[in-house]
Amino acid sequence: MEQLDRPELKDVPFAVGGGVLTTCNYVARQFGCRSGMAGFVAKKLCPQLVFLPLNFDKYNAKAAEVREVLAEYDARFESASIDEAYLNITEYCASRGIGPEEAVAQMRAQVHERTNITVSAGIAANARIAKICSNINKPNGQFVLPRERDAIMEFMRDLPCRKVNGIGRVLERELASLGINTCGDIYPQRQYLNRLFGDKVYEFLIRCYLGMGRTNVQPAEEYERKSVGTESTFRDMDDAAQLREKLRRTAEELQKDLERAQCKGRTLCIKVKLHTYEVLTRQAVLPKAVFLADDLYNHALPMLAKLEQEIPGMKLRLMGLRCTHLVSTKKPDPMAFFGLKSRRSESEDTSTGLKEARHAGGDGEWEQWPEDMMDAGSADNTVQEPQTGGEDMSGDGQSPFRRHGKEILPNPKKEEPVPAEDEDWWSCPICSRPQAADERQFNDHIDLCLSRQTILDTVQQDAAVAQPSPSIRSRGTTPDGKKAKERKRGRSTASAPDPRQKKLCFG
DNA sequence: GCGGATCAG
DNA sequence: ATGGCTGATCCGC
Repeated sequence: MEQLDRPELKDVPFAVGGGVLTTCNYVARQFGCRSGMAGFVAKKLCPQLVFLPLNFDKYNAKAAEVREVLAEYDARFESASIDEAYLNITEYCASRGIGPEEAVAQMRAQVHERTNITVSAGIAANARIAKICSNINKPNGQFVLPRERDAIMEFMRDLPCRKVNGIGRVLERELASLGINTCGDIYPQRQYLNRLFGDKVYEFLIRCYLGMGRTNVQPAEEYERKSVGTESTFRDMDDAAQLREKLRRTAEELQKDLERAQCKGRTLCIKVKLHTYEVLTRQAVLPKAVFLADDLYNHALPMLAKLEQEIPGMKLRLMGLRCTHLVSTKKPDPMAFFGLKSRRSESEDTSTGLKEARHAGGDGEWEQWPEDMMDAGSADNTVQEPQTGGEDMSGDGQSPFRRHGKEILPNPKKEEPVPAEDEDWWSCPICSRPQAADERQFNDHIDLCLSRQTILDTVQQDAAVAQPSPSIRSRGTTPDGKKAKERKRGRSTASAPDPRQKKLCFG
């Protein structure tokens, strides 16, 4: 949010940055503003805060200006969002005989000069680390991570996991419970990771440890859209007729969105959020691809009705509809026919060879596993895998370790320190409980308090006092009465709240 | 596939 | 005075 310091641009929440890359390519990334704080929290912390109205037309116009400049450095740059982009500036640098640092400095100066927007940038060997680097010297700065492997691994070693795109609040905590706080901590603990998190996450984490990431950059338009949906929140609603009216409105919205996206959907998904904040989805495969509100409504209604049946007295605070398995209704591009521009356009069929084309380009060395990592412990322990102690955990997928298994994992995370009497303390804006007067700890605590589970617990506690919700109870257990917990991320449902969160916020 | 859940922006 | 909305992906079943 670099611009917020600039009075003349106060209402333009826009910032960009560039990033780059190494080996023989350079990936650049532009990034943006994010306070990461909910408005109502900010207001509590800072009562004199003034909220300005949003103006997305303005932001989009400004973004277009910035992108014009970016295009001069990489015509095929990739917009990641309104205020974020990746550029491969390899060629730009090569053709001018300059280094990425200079090119990006130039680019940022140009953006500033021509749009009056300051931007920050990260310059690195691949998109993943370029993004991380773009956050280092903001606002209005850039950071270069040398492309040498040693430099990259050294950088990753001390990098907090949370800084990596894809490691969010939940995975961060789960890793922390294994003593993994930085990317460097991943490798020595790798023996647990596969069975706890599965193959995909395991490989992802190892790649994080190694500082590997994609080096391919391409216009966002070339990515195939996979779903179109709309949802809205409203005051608690349980009236059947009103719910149908809401469904109708939602269907009408979705029709508009589908028209804008020029596609129809072969699968329709309804999403509801109960007054308890519990989210449910149901989907149906349609006999044919549809986009008309009437069709959407008619196919969604039975799903809504079934939900009402499943959950007596269902009270909603959100409803949404989403189409997947999209079928494009775009007119074939005549230019494409002549092979001129190869615009993305398909008449009826969805599958094209784009995926392959996408991965054809850019295979810098930081996309490939170094040889000495090729045997870094997968499901089976290999010769190379040092047994750093502990019991042998080899076994089938039914091991209690298979999925997180919170109940058997020690949690070395320190307790929230109770502030000493003579110490200053801050009051949490959400739970109002006293917190240590330490910025980092305070922020951590707020994160925790804002977690969905905590909200859920609180609302349900309140709801339970007022009127027990039979709906939740009935789904808290499986038909045979066994626990229905231990779902994917060890995330608990209504029946199994996270004790840590409860304790910290509302205990 | 389905439904739940996490993650990013 | 909103943690809402959109889209992608992953996992277990």
